[in-house]
Amino acid sequence: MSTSRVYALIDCNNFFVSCERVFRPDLWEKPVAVLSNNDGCIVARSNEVKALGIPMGAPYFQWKDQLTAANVTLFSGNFPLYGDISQRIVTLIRRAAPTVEVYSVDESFVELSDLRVASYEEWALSLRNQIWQYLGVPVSIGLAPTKTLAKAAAEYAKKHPDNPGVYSILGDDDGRIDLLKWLPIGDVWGFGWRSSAKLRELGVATAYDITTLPDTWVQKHFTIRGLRTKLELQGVPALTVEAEHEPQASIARTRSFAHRVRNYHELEAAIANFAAVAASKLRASGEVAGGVVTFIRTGKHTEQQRSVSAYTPFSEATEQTGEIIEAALRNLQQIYDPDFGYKRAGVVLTGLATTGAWQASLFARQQDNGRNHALMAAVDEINSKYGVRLIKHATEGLGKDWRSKREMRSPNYTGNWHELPKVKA
DNA sequence: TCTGGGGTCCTCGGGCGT
DNA sequence: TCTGACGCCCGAGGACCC
Repeated sequence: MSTSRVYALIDCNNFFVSCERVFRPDLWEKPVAVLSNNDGCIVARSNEVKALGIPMGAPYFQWKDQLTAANVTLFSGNFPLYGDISQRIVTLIRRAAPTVEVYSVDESFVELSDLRVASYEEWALSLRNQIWQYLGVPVSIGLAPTKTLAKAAAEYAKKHPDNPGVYSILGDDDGRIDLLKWLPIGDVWGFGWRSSAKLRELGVATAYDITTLPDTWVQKHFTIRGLRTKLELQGVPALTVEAEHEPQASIARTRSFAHRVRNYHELEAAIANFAAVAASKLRASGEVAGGVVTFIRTGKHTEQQRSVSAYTPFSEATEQTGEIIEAALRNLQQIYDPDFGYKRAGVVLTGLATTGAWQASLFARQQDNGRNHALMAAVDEINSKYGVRLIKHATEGLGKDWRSKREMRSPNYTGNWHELPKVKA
């Protein structure tokens, strides 16, 4: 096994729950769960809630009684707050190491190979203590020769509270094998529930079992991605730490509705709103879109299912709210069928390019563009200043009949002056 | 009544040109 | 002029991640 590379995965424990507890220390060691948008499913659980046997992603309405009986404190997801705390954690990690890949809101990979430290384990322990001391968020850290193994090591650290929150399999191949024999196939990063069900049928129960299968067989049944995972588990790096921020390929705004939406005008208002929000995200990232996808779906659990989408390319890439809404609504007209009640819809902007870098069409409306650009900038500035979208396109409507439920949201403690935590004298 | 949102990557298959 | 084989491109859809 090559040990020339060293990767760390820093993984926040029960992240959304930990964020809520930062401002509610009374909930430490008490059962806490966080709900998705629309209060639909459970997306984060404290260890106490996990111990009750309530699974990740469980529909809230199915577990409501049990949660109440167990006196679980519930929060509607407060995603701006979690994003803010996440950024503060990343700042601390970047101070400790130069090559960081922010993988998700609660996980970062770090390349440590070129970092000159006496002990990687000491480095990890010190970072863990710092994040706990400054921000009050507990993390688990895995150290290994590949990213997939670092993920597994962090998982091991998290599941064994008797160790100090850091688990390393560096420089010891027996450690790697023991870890793989411990890791169930369903917990391997890269094999989802569908693939692991297929593997279990074939008698593959642990991560170790995968490493005994021939490369060609793994690639044939689980594509090139399955093969990469297998190599990584064997200690052969097949993935790198992507410290450079790759430009996004798409920007989406999608939501579930609080009730089934059948009425065209209600759907139209929702789509126009999604398109406007997506357009403003697009401008915030300094990009233009080459096309727009609109999709609408019935509930996944109703008898009559329908899931349809339509795509409209722009003759010239744009960041203009008006043009994006117009194209998104043209898509909607193509796919709308009044015989169905829709539960979810969305707008996805694709073919993104940096502003100014795209090929202007022969018929570019240069004068219009200058004026509209200034108008869009002014709208964005006003909406950002007030923290809500005060200025809207007429099609979006004033009310939001389709709006999601969020009945248990905590205050945005760090992102809104009016919601700062208060300290009693 | 009530089952998330925002992404990436990969495969497949139809349309099209040669 | 028609037809089949082949490769390329691109959109749709699935699997996966947190």
